[in-house]
Amino acid sequence: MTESTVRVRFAPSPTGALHIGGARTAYFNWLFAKQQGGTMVLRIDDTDSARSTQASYQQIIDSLNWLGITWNEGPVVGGSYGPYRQSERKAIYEQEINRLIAQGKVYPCFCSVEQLQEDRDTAQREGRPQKYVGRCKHLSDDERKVRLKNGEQRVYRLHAPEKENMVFQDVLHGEVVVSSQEIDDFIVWKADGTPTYHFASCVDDALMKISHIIRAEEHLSNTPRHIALFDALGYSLPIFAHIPMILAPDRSKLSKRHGATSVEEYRQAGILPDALINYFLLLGFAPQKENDIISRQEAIEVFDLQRVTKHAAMYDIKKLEWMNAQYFRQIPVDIVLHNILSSLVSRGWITDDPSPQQLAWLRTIVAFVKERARNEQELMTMMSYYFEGISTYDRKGVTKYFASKEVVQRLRFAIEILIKVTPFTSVTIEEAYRQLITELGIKGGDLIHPTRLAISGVTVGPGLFDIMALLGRGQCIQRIEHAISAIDNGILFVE
RNA sequence: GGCCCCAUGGUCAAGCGGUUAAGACACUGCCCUUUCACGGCGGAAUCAGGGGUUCGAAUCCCCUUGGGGUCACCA
Repeated sequence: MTESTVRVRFAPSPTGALHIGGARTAYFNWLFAKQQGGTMVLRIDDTDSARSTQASYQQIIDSLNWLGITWNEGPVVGGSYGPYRQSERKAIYEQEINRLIAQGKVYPCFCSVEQLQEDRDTAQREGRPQKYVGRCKHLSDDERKVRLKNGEQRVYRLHAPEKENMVFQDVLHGEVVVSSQEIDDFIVWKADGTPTYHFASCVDDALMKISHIIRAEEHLSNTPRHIALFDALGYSLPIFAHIPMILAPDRSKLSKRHGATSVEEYRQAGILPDALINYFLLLGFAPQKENDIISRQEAIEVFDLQRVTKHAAMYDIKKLEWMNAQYFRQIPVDIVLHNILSSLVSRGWITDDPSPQQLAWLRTIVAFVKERARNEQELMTMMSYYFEGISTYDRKGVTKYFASKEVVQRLRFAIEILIKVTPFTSVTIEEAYRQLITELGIKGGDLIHPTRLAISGVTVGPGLFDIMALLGRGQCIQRIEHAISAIDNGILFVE
């Protein structure tokens, strides 16, 4: 088997949290690399020193780790094409730009930012394309020398290609044709002596021997520029694959106002990495499988870059939540218990050195409640009444189950039998309840629902008799008594 | 505004010239159950519009419309 030459990269800018769009791009790159036996490179595109932060860098690394998206070369792990942070590659860019200067492929431009802005405004007004007007393109060598010597602020622009059309292939979009008219002499080197994104990106992709550039579609329009750069630099072209973007539910570009957009936020909301990864796969790709639940390993096998959809997708939080529930339920009880232990302590629900009996009791609660929860947060909420008394009752439940005149009397009967049930187990409690129900000549629900509401405050949850056994005789009676007085006094809600 | 990309139910999507137009989430009806969740069985719901090409178009071509991207000394 020959060694694969597939090399892909994910190149985030550390200017914020890792976005779900970026995370999916990273995942698709990773999938492709794994499947092809290729190399995944992580590169940090931090040429913008003003906006890049160390905190963001760290968060991106953390998010990627959490998602299980690994890289063969990059920060932390190193590699033979490093360094992998653009801020550490300045010498390389300088060497490359000097080469281009020497070859006359770029030229200095002395136009001021204000001047350029004015040019653009004018073009906009007159309905012309917003391209560089070329003021500095044809300066004489002498003039350039003088102005350079005088230390005038300057950037460097690329002499854009003059051929008719630029044609390139995209794995998803096929042939894309752009008129060279559209590409102006864009800036590749900034006045502050640093490369622009386009320049650094192309230089790195070439030097890092990237074979496939799999990136978001927002870069499709930039690709002709990049090709011009690859050409000017004398490097061969990688293969391009522009994957669709992820849109907010209102079809606009995802932003903070749409709620959770970063991986970190989903993490905090209790979304499992496997669920998020699985959801990403489905957003833009249809595994031809029976089920939508696809493990990473399966994903690697079925993924096909060419079959990724071409249109943007809106993310659907509902499906993600459903997906999360699928994964959450598969986690063994003991693991879940272990995971929430510290939260239980910090809420004051248990002490930090629970006894074996208490642990066993907790385990049973988790086992029952877990079946109904979609994530840890929900689980915690649904467990609360095992640890805290009931002060407020579900509103709909009250009108439904506490309204009838007989309720109080029935609950009193219930207390009477609960006093006598021995031992106090799910089975014996149910027997006693059933007997009472028969004696009263009512339907099971007529007693069961009010009891549930009285002891848990809510109308949903595990089997009532299981809850009661777990809670213990004392708590059950106390809570029912409390409910009776609450009904009598009409104090059922605490705002 | 110029240019580029895209267009199947509410959402994700299968389909690649002939299908009763899959499936999943969501919604909804029934069943199971003390409730909820799970599960099972049903239901409603889609080819943006208009022209071609063809014996035959969701599928191919053109136009329109709509959405997105890009045109920065941001990435």
